[in-house]
Amino acid sequence: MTILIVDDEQDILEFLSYSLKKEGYKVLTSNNGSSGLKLAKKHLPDLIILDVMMPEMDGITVCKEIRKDQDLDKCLITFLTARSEEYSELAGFNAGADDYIFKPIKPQLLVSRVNAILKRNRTQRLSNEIIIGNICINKDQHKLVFNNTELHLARKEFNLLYYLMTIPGKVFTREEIITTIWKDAVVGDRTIDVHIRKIRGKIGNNHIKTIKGIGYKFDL
Amino acid sequence: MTILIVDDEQDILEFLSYSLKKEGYKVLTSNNGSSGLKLAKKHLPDLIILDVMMPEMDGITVCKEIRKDQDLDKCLITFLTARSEEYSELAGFNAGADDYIFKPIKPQLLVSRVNAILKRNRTQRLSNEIIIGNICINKDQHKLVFNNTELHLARKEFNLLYYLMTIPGKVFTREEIITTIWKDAVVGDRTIDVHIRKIRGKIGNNHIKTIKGIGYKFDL
DNA sequence: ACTCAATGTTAAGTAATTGTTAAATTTTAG
DNA sequence: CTAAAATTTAACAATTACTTAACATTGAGT
Repeated sequence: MTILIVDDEQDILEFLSYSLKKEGYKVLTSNNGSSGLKLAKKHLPDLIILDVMMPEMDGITVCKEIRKDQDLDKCLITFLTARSEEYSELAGFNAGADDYIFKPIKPQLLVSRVNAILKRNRTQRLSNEIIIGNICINKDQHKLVFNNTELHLARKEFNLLYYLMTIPGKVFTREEIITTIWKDAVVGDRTIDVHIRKIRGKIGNNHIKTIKGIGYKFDL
Repeated sequence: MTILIVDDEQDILEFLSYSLKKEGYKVLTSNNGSSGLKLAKKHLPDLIILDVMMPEMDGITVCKEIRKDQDLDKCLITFLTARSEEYSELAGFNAGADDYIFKPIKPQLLVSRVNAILKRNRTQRLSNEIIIGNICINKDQHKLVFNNTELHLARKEFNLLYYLMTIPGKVFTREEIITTIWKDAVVGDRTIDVHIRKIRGKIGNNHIKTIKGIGYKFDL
């Protein structure tokens, strides 16, 4: 598993690089957007950690460029951003990021987050089952087990919950949800909410969190 | 007895090949999924040992393709997987695997495992039947025993029930059912339902579940 | 604390899918 | 070739899923 880190601060590059190498990942680094992009196209890393704020070519732009590249289709992107940067959070999601890591970075959190996102991606291609805590969702069997009880979810509810669970902790924008679950269909504003409501009615209100102005995420 | 081994690592191919040839098996090898699939269709091996993680076409995909092939109906499939990949174990069984072997591979264990699965199958193959709860369905004898009573099913009904019972719990889409049971024939929308109705009329309504918008599954 | 936009909630309407039955058609066995 | 069985079709009923619309509530920014 190869990880590319793009950040203009040398300290952060070294720190992240050290932490991830210790975990056994192969790590590439770059201190600016354009050279990071070149490295990505050359080495096709499994995951790219991108700083949002960089001089010249910022992370958002790099991300959009990567998303245009066929070869980098399966490459995951995680943004590195200060918690205060509200704007960049929004922009980042629209650019096609898979996850976010907030600065300041706690080493343990970073590693577990990176492990999680790479593992999820790896296993998801092989399996159709996601188990998180007391929730197990299986696509082939169209089965949801919550607290050892089998619950029934209608098709849209099922697809929606499954989608949110593919990357726990990641905020999925309403736009992402619509294009994934509803494809090209045009539906009203409240449709997503109603489905979220139905799911919450079944698995409780603790797991699906609303991020106002952006979307929803699955947690815990 | 012929065994086909599909793995992208040359070392493993040689090692497995050596161990199994010594036991008197005829061994074929392939270092990638698609050529493995071709070999399988050509030589109809008794057992296929498939690595799960392979570039391009992974083991799960190969397995699913094999399971679609009528001629390879009786061919056994064993997955090769790292112990850490918890999910792939399940995924493999859903794809139609008969057994799995964990890496790193111990030579003695491998040989005894292969012997066992081939032996088990030899006896089981004599009566090609699936027994689940109080339902026993036998393809060779075209016989269905429900609650110790022999029931008659017409051919389409029989094939349909047998198909659903091959993987209990899995939802078979209407499309899957059509392409498997009706091959290329074009039949109306309600045809499947009518057959399901007939089967339910005979074994009760509890075993075949409808997943609206997706298909049917056999349970319990 | 106020405001406005975003989201929550509910019930009811609409659409989509499946169930059921009987009759029409095709296949099979004798 | 014919009768019985099997299969398919078609019409309609029943059920379930989905969406909408109206209104309530929330929460971030001032």
